[in-house]
Amino acid sequence: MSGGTTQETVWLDHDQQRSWRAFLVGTTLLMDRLDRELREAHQLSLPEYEILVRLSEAAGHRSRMAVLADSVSHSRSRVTHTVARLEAAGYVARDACRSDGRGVEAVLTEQGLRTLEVAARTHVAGVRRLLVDLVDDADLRAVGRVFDAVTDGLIEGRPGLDIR
Amino acid sequence: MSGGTTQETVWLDHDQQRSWRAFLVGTTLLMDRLDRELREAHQLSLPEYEILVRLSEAAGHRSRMAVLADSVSHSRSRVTHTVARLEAAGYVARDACRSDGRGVEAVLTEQGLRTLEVAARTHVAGVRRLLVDLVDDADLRAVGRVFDAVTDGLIEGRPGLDIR
DNA sequence: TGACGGTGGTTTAACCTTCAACTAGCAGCG
DNA sequence: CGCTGCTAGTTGAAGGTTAAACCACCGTCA
Repeated sequence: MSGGTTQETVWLDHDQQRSWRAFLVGTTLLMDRLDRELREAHQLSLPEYEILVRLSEAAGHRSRMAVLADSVSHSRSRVTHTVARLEAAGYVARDACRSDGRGVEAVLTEQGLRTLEVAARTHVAGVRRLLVDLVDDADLRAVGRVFDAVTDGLIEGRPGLDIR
Repeated sequence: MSGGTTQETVWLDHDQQRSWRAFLVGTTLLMDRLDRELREAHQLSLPEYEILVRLSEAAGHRSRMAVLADSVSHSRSRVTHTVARLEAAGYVARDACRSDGRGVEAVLTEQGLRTLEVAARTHVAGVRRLLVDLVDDADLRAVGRVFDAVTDGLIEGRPGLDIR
């Protein structure tokens, strides 16, 4: 790129290293726990829950598979599988897309909505208890800024998502 | 617990919600990418890499399985599998523990160390480019504080790890 | 010594995610 | 119209993770 010289590695300083590791470990424990709580209380995994949330926020409680995939940043394949499970559980139905013959819309069912409404309480309680209530509002906003920056850095250059 | 009244759900406010979602999406993208870069450059997954790092930092480049598991916050079972893969790749060897007949120590091999030294450059460069260099130092420290708090909240009460 | 509960670690199967290959419909162009 | 290339979505297999059962060894207590 910039002249053919190999880039010297700049290691992380002590603070950066500590923050990074704290993030790794904390995230692992947190996600693990939130997933487990959701499963035990509602037989719903965190990714499944996230899909239900996006659907509940979409107009008409329905959304194209690709939109769903982008909104949770999962691969299309993964969303196909996740939706298949939700469909088997009766929480979502598939619907052919009117405007595009290739398209498929996922629709939240009545039962899906009811389940989500209950599960959301479990989930939010967990997020509060395990994260939000433990930290400064300012620090939490910093987390938001940081990961918005990360997302921007990674989304950019990805075709079809530059604008967003 | 506190009198039998059902806890009212306190939803997240707008800012909290935004931060939480930014975290979810950003983390997904970031971990995904770091894992991919490590795999493409060194045929090493992020969890595998993490294990190698812990081993390289341990006295004598060796560590008990349980210690390894705790330090990365993965289940023992998961570490068994991960180490098995690393062993198959020739990066780690297993060794019976002298002081405890049940114990097993994982030892970093010469080849493992060499691979790690190269992979670390890839990894750190990624962490910098995709995270550290994009954000304020202060914000990064806030991330550290937040996830330290999360970890404390989750580790505590877990038998054998209260003190830590 | 022997019985007992607890810990360290492995195993197996089920489950979820990823990857690559694939079908089908859209759009542009001759 | 047919050809080409691209996008939407699915499929099935391979790889990684989780969960539960399991074995072996420790420590204690009789």
